[in-house]
Amino acid sequence: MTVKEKSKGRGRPRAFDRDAALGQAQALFHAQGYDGVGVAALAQAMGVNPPSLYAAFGSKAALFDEVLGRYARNGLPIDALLAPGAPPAPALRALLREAANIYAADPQTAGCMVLEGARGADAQAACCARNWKAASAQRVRDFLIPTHADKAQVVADYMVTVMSGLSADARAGTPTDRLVAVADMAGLAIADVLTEG
Amino acid sequence: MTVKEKSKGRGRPRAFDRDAALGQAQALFHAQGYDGVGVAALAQAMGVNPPSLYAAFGSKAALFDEVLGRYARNGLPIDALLAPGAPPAPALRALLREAANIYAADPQTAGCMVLEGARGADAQAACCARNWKAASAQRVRDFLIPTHADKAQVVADYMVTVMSGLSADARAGTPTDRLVAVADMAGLAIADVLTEG
DNA sequence: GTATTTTTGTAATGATCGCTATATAAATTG
DNA sequence: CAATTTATATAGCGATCATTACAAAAATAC
Repeated sequence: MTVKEKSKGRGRPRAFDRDAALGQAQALFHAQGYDGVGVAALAQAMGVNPPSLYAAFGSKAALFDEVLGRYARNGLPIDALLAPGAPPAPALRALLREAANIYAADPQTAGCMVLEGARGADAQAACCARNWKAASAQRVRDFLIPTHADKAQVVADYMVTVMSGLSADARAGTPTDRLVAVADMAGLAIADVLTEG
Repeated sequence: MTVKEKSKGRGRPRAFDRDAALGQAQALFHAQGYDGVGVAALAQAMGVNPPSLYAAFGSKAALFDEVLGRYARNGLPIDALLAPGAPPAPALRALLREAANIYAADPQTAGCMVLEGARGADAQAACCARNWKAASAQRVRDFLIPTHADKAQVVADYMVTVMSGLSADARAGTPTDRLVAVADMAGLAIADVLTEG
């Protein structure tokens, strides 16, 4: 049940690996942000000329949206950490720690591409990224509804806020250990809210 | 003891109010971000032609730096809230609440201009903003050194992280009450760290 | 083979970017 | 009065922005 095999069409076959090109675009977008990278640089990194880029992906914004989907799939293992039935407070603390570690792991790809993209100057790109951001918040809410329905909203908001701040710090060069210390401190508030009441 | 009166120089006098022009630039930078506003739009909002802008402020980045200084002076009352001798945990909680309120007060100027500027694509502008960001973190550390020297670093990091996240949320349109709820929740961790140990 | 379809590389579109050369206007200085 | 100094407005600089005509190339279809 994989995705449908692309039956080789009629015209001239594409000369580049579409997914590999997406990977190159992801690396560049993550390193420099949507506003910081131009189509010329993207095309060069993807080993492609601009017309092929537009034929395959539609526009810079559409390419970014597709890259965001790829990133959301292979990025933070939110669903694994927030499995239904897992103890809420430790699971959320683990998610914050994991975020702190991943955001600062590679200086070339510091921070979260979704959360950074949500603050860019381009309206289209920011809108796409904010949709993914909202989807992540929704996953946290859904995870909390069964056990702490009344606190699900504020805790989900808090998680996204802290992760957004961690992402900014990571991009500014804050080292991993300080990010993890902040994540651990942030976890205290989660335990407070989810254990009392 | 005000700043030295600018003795009227020799040449043709400036035809616009320099501080009022800075105010217009501040409004535009805050509304659209450094990357989102061009020199042409700035000059028009300031009621000035580009050459006068450059003669008075040097460059777009230098203008932004000067605007950031103006903003840091008239923005969050950090020094008032973090007066020496104030009870640390309530003071920091009040600062987070104040930030949440101010960041979402006016949709035209949502978020913190310093924290948002620190994530822009332009290296020069981001560097300026990060200096102001670091200065704010330093003020929190200095405030905590007398009473909680061992926790000053992590708490200051945490404050900046949460405020950066609140700023991002405010720019995304999160309403004031939800931001304040997150700020209050974030305050719990501060109390935990500063009262125990 | 010829027709059709799709991708390719070259080159360029108009728009906007930050910035400035130039000349004129308005002030002080002697 | 000239001479000097500074600010002004017009107009345009080269560079880059996202995007696209255009025609040659490479595949299938008949």
